[in-house]
Amino acid sequence: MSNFKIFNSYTREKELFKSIVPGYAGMYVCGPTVSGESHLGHARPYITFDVVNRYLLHLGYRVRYVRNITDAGHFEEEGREAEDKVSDKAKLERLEPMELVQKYTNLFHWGMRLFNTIEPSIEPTATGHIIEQISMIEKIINEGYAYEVNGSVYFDVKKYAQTYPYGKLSGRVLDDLLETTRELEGQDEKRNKTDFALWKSAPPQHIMRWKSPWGEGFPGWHIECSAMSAKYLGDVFDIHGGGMDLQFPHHESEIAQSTIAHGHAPVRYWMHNNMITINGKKMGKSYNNVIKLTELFSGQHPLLEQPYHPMVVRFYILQTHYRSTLDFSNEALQAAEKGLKRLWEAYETLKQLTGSTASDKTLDSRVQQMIATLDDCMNDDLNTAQVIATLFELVPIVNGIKGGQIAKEALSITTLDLLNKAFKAYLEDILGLQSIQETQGDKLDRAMSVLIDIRKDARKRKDWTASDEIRNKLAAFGIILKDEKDGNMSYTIE
RNA sequence: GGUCGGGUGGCCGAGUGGCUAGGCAGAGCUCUGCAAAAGCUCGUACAGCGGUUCGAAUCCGCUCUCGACCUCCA
Repeated sequence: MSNFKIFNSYTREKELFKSIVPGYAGMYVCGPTVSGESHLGHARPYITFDVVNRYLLHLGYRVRYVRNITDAGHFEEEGREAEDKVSDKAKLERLEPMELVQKYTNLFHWGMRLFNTIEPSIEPTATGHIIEQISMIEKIINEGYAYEVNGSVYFDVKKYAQTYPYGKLSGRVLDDLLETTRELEGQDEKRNKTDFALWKSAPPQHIMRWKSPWGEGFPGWHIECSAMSAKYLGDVFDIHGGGMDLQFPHHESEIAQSTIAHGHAPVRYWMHNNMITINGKKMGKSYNNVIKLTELFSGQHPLLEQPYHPMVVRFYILQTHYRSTLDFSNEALQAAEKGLKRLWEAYETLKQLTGSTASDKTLDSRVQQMIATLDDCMNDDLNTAQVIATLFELVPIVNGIKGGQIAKEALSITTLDLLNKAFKAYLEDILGLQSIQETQGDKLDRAMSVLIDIRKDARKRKDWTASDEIRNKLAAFGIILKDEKDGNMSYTIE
């Protein structure tokens, strides 16, 4: 039994995680709508829940991680849609929705791979589950909580709220919502403005359409998650994750639909990550301030001073608690880059160290204590920021032993072994980080050792001109030589 | 307007009723042929005003301020 505590958005409390089926954990995360390129904001939930997934695996759970691809709805591509909607165009010239879906799904996968996220166990698409969605809607109609108007089906929120705690997840009060003055399109069909669509009748020019008992149309935007999570994880499952902006109305609607269709609430633990902001504003299409992943990695964006490695972005995200907003800035990303490099180099150094007699008992036990707190950090609602801070505290100890400021035999073999395992487990397995150094080919290594040997000779002869020349010329194209205490040399590539 | 959540040192960011967060930047020192790296030391922060308390940045109230959601959104 683990001590993993999760902040449950539904109860607004940290709760001990206990899976429904011992040893197994089911997690559903709202995936991307593949009608456009993924951006930095999207990176946050998928990296956050990747860490949840990884931590559950680390704790020994067998995890079924389901993350959908939303590929149904209203699709258009910027600059293309105006003409593409004209239906008499030749097939090849016309917007083909599945073409867009394919393109952006591929791009999304590319980004996720670079972020070193573990693939979900199942990645269901909305279009692949139309039948499941229709039958769920039928159930809801049969229960008397949905009604059909002109080929569209709406969920009766007012009726639902009479019996069930509608608004509990997102902290809404139905009466307040009913009073909202905002006027929206298509409201006339609904009995109340809080009702939401389960199925939408497709206008003639709408390209994506399916047959249904209510005529041709397409599913409403909440039903896919309910239908697919139930299919692959069951009527009630452990964790449902997503961005805070989905809490209302998306997740609130999911709860309502599923509760009627299955007779009980669908989710045990709701988890919501906070937003990435840029100049204090949420990054999002409507704010016109998005930095796409392709731009982030290439540096091709007016707001970017340089390209950022995917691992730097991942590290930067994990340095903040997932429920806090995270403000983007070049400065912050650059700080993350330097920090990650330092941390990773210490990790590499650590692998070379050999333990001894624990000549410094105080230090030895302090290191063991610090290692022990790593689990506590993760167990406390996934405090990756504190995990990273703790690892950083261990860095001067590792470097100190290497640099001679701390006695070589200071740590015991046991402690050093624990330290190695902790770095491996946390850095690689749980936080999912990787080295950002280019993988150095064997041949480069050998060529470098030739240069290093020549330079060592030069230094022995006190031929500083030659030795500096080698170092400076290498530095000019980004290979940095470091002279170490013991006369050894190492190199890093910038 | 309604609901909710923030305001932490130059920047980014944890956390907490009394005990060092951490990173980046900066200053000084040690090491070094020089440099880089590394190590050590340093700034002593918690929006403002009241209140509770032996003690609050951490609890309560008010004020200012920023944001999120209420519409597609990660």
